[in-house]
Amino acid sequence: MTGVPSQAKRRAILEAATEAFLHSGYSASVDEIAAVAGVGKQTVYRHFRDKQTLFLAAVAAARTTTAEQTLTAASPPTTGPPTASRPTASRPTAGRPAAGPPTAGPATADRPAAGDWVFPSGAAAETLTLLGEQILAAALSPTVAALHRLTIAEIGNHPELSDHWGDGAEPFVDQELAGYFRRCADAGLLDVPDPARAARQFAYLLVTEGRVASAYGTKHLTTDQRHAIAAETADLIVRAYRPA
Amino acid sequence: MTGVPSQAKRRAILEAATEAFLHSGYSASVDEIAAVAGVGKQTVYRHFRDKQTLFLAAVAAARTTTAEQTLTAASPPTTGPPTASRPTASRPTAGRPAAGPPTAGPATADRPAAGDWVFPSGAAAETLTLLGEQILAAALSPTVAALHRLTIAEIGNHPELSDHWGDGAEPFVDQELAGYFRRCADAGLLDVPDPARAARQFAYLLVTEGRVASAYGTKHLTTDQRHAIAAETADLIVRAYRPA
Amino acid sequence: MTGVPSQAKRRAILEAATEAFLHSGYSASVDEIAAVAGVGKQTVYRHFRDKQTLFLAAVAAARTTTAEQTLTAASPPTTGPPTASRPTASRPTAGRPAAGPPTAGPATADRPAAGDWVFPSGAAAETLTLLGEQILAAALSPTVAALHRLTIAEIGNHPELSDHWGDGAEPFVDQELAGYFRRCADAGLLDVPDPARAARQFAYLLVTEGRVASAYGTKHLTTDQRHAIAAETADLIVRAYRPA
Amino acid sequence: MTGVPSQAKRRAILEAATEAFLHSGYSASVDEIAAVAGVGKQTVYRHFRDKQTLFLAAVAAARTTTAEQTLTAASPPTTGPPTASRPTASRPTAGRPAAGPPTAGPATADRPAAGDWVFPSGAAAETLTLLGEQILAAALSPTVAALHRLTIAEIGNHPELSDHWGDGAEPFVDQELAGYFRRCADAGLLDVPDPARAARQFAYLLVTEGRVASAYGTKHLTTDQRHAIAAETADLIVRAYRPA
DNA sequence: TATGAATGAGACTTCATTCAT
DNA sequence: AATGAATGAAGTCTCATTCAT
Repeated sequence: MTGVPSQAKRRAILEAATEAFLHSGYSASVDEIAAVAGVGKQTVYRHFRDKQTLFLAAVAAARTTTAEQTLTAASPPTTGPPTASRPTASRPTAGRPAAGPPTAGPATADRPAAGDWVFPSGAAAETLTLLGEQILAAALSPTVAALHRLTIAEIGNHPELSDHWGDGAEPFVDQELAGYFRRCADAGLLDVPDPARAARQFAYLLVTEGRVASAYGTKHLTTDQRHAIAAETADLIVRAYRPA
Repeated sequence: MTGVPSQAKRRAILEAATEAFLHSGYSASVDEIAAVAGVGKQTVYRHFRDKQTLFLAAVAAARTTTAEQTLTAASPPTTGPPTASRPTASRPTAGRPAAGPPTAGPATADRPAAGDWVFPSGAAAETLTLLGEQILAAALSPTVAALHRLTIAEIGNHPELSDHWGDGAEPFVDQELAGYFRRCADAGLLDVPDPARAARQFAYLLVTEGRVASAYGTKHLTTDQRHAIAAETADLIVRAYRPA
Repeated sequence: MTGVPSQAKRRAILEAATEAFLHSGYSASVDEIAAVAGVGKQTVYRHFRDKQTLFLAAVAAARTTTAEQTLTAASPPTTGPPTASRPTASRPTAGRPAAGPPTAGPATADRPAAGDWVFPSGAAAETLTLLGEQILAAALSPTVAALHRLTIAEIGNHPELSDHWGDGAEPFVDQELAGYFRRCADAGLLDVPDPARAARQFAYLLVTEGRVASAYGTKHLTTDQRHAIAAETADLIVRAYRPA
Repeated sequence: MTGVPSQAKRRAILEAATEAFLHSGYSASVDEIAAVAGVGKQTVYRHFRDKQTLFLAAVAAARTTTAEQTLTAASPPTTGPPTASRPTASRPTAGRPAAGPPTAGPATADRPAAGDWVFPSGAAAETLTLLGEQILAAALSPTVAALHRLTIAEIGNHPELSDHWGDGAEPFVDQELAGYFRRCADAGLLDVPDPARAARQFAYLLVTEGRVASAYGTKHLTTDQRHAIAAETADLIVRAYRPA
């Protein structure tokens, strides 16, 4: 294992760095990272010019990783019209089976409607609540939350961090949520002139509420707490975009 | 300077520490703080047991300071129909076209309605937009934004930071915004079952949008950008709570 | 490149090492040298036992190279009356009025006599001035000057450096200068009991003046400055060895 | 010994640094310097911003020190007959065997004439030889030689070194030598149009010969060797400036 | 009480050299 | 034979904290 750019070691270093930076911030020591990765300090510096380079690479890697996990975790429960129930950890990851659109038909939600409205917005609220719970779980997971805190902490010192960075809520938004709103609009369930905006609003408010409640991912939130937040936020959005 | 820990020096230390921590994070050096405060290092340690204690005190002081500034800056430029609230030092930020209060009568807004609804929600949207612009300006001010970033950065290492901490958006919410929503509800302009919740939702979404757009206060936002965010958020809230 | 230490690589390493050491001193890194030479580090160590060995070899190589360049550059632009010596590539430095050889006859110098003496010492002074200018240009060239500084810098740590080392002024002296003085003596122009000594004195004083004036080759000297130094030194020597 | 800028420690650091730099060059370690000075590393950095600052300060200090020693050591052993010059603090360094002044009258030199000329230049040659021996001893002393080597070694990296720097030979020249030549001229012993130039030429050539012979102060020179160099150089100068 | 000099640990980074491929 | 990854030591500099004045 000499003489050839060991990709394995590079990965080990990156993993160790990610863990260290997420745990201790930028002040994590290169010594510690090297030790955890099981390599010499110089090896770290051969792969990454300096600490800052290593830091940015680690953040980028963490983003990729968490984005992947997140997307699969938060994939819409794919509710069909009749059965709107969360088939749980259905990580389809590939060939995402077009998330179930909110059909116009009478939504016999298998859960009591969160709001007090009549059909059919209630079905949308319910689906959004389910989606929201998943998004919350992902966004408040230790890793994602730590990445978010780290980014904010260092955005002043490393402006590159703001490139390709929204708020840690984007991954959820771009892919699935906007599509869901569009389908709701197409189905006449909601009156959503700009699905992307609606998706962003839902995600931002949802995640912000979750972050504040959990001290930015530092304190655990019970399932009930997450459900309440998701339901409340879904309620707001559905109210706002309910057809006149 | 003769035997009793001078309060003036304490204040000087606290000010220097606040500035240093806000600027450089927890890694700001005690040396620098003592130098800026114009005292010896030992004096710092006589007033504050160690760096962590100094840090927490500085953050607490910064919160008090910014909360004060914030409240006066973001006080609603106006009042509700029946009761005028806190006519304090509401720095109108120069010629700002005295925001319309949620009047019950036909709101001849001196500005084109942001939305496309009929009366009188439009007036509320407009007022909320104005309020939102002020809130945004305050929340994205260098000091407030830095305090927010610092808190998030260190919340993992100093859990005490989460005590008495919402999201940096609370001050706006608690005092003024909730009252405004209540008055709107009382006046029949909006249908707001829980004014505090509405206030929180408005503030959270507003500030989050502003933070994301400005890289957490790191990049400047133009007045137009801030206006667009405020208007969009106000639109959402007013839509959501518009009377059925 | 298949089993025998390639001579081409050795030369490349030596060249890279010379450049690096001349530029950065002994602290130049082996890494950098290997990189510039386009070889692996191990290859360097296969050709040279360790850094010190490489260093000494590089210095030796640089001496050979610069001595060659120097001799051709500083070859006397002229010859003595009886025997013409090596009229080689005597770069006349542009329009320089072909230096007068020490002719025995009444020297109708094509230049006004630098000093105020009568014939024929004036001719010798002029020729020495021309020679001196060339010697100066060579001795203060970036490479030669750097080699000189490097040698002095490391002579304490690597005593081998003083073997075969005079002062970087020897090459001029040994070959050409002494011969010139001898010819002058033979021609009766000067009274030089020990031509080698005279050559050494001229060269040492000339080069020392040039080095001091140029901060040891670190600052550029104009042609005029070099001319003044050469003229002054030639004047001294010719005065000292003028026939009684 | 706290709380007050200890000048004693500063001096100790400077001394240690001077010794270390003179001995090992710029690569001497700050650790070692601090250890030798008997202080902590941080104390070094409190007194001197960084290594370069310390280095330059050490060189400056060494120059001052050696210049002082040098001037007293090389002070002209005596004065001229008519005009006693520099009655100043010419610490005669103990019973120096009153060197022959350039007497105008028939110079009954208390030493056999070094050359083979007639009077009175011979007296000047002898005195210059004596002076030259002292200059040589000073210039080749371990400390002065090391300082010279160090300066040349680092002049490329620290251009400030060339400020206030001639060649390490100036101190001798400026003060005493030029005066001596002037007195010789006044007395009609020598024909020296520019005493300062003569002094410089004598000193430069003398010291350069000494440096080359001693491998830049690295190898010891016997008294005889130094005498020979001084005599030879004095001979050249006196020849050059002998009255026509 | 207040000062700032002093400390010792530890931060990042680089080096000459060796080893496994 | 040649590569460059790896090592361990060392270098410069900074920090939070204490001590002597």
